[in-house]
Amino acid sequence: MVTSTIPRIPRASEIPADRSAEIVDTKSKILDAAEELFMEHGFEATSLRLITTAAIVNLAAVNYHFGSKEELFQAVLTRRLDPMNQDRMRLLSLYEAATGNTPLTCENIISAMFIPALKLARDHQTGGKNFLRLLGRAYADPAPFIREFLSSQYAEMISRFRTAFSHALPHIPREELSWRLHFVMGALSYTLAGTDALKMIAQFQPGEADNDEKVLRRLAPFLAAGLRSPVESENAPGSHQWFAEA
Amino acid sequence: MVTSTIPRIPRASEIPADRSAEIVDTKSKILDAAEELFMEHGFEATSLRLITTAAIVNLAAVNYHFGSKEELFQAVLTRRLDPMNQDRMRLLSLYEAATGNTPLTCENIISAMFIPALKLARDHQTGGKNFLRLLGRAYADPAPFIREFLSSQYAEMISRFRTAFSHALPHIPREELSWRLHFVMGALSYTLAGTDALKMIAQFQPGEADNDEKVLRRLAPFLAAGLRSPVESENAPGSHQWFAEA
DNA sequence: GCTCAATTTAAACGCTCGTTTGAATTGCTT
DNA sequence: AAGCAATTCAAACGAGCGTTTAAATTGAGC
Repeated sequence: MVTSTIPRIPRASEIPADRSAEIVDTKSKILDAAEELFMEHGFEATSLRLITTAAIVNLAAVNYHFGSKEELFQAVLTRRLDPMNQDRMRLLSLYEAATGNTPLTCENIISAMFIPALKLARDHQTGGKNFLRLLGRAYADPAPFIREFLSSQYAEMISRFRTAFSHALPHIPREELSWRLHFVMGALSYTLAGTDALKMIAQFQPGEADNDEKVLRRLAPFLAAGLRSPVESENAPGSHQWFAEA
Repeated sequence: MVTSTIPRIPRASEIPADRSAEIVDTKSKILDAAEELFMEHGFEATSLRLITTAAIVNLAAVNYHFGSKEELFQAVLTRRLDPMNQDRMRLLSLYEAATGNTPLTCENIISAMFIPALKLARDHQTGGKNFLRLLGRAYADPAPFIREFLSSQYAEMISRFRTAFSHALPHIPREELSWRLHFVMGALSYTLAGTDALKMIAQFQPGEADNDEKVLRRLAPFLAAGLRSPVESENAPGSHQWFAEA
């Protein structure tokens, strides 16, 4: 048995007061300010002077602690993205262990993708809310160093989830499934990016727009239906002629 | 009768040779170069010197012809976006006229959205292919002038299509439909943006990735299934507990 | 062939950028 | 208290930015 090696969870009264929230070191101050400003203005349009002024820190501190502006940006992403993807894989493994040999449902797998994102969306105190919007924008950034960084950060997680989906949807060809997974990631990141302009287009009330949980509760069934939809053969009789006039 | 005022369509042999492809004016040279470079590097990271050098044009020509860098960017977008959205609305009206009082199907409406985009994707000669990637990136750009511009450019088209969808899917509540339309726009723009990094994530073969038509043929049924999916009540018996553990 | 408006050109302006430097300061160890 | 490495600081660097200016060039109409 391994349960004896798991440490007992201490009661709240035993835990020493956390002073890390009061005495914040320079590195964290920079990361917090950078996260918010990168989200608001994008990578190129955010200057180090803007960041260091907001963080109340000397301009040279960024290059001292992070090396360069690009490395600072990667540090901002890694801080929350890496734990989130670890959470996703841990949750997926948990579900797999719970169902044994029975394959997971689409809903299970999507939950494993969405719940860790939802945790960040609910994380008002530590600024996780801002991060999701920043992440959504990073997806669409053309800068090669961002694309390569995200690609490496996601590789393992995507691979795990693709395998899970292929077990849940054995009738969907591998190539079709790759595309559908792509669409899922796209709708998710686009939704999380949440550009105000497009929210206006869709006529949302301002107060409701920032409730990420409600959005994900609508997005998940939408995507599950798309994932499960029957594969259309090229010109099967009865199937819709999608682009007949194009 | 007014038909007599419509000019007779001339035969090909009567049309003088088109020299516009050989003698390109400064404005078009700038627009073409800007379209490609904005797509490749984004708005902020693309300098006017880079654009005017590529266009083989004097640096001051941009401010002379367009006023500013921002106005140049808007001109790049308008040149193709406005005709595309006009096409979409014209196609939707065509379908509506053809079916009379019978409401359109989801597939009809999605076709009206996708076919004009597809036309651009197929438009290799005039660089329409590049434009779709640029458009996808503009969606996610945080710059206010871009967001406001897109919002105004799309307002009419989105309004028309929202009404069409509400007739095709009368059982879906108005608010839910707004979100689903948002997801459709998101998946479409994300797919068209086509960042190489995320294509790598999804393990696509390089040669196949740039065939936008095949992608749209997969995306359209995926989204149609999502649009038609039954609306989930909050905690209806039998419905999936999406975020039970979050 | 001259006129004049439209366009192109080369040069410069003022500014902000990311990064570097070397000295000042801090805070722990001996 | 001295020593020392880690950190902070003010200042400057060179480069690139969007924009403006005024002169040069072009080309159609009289």
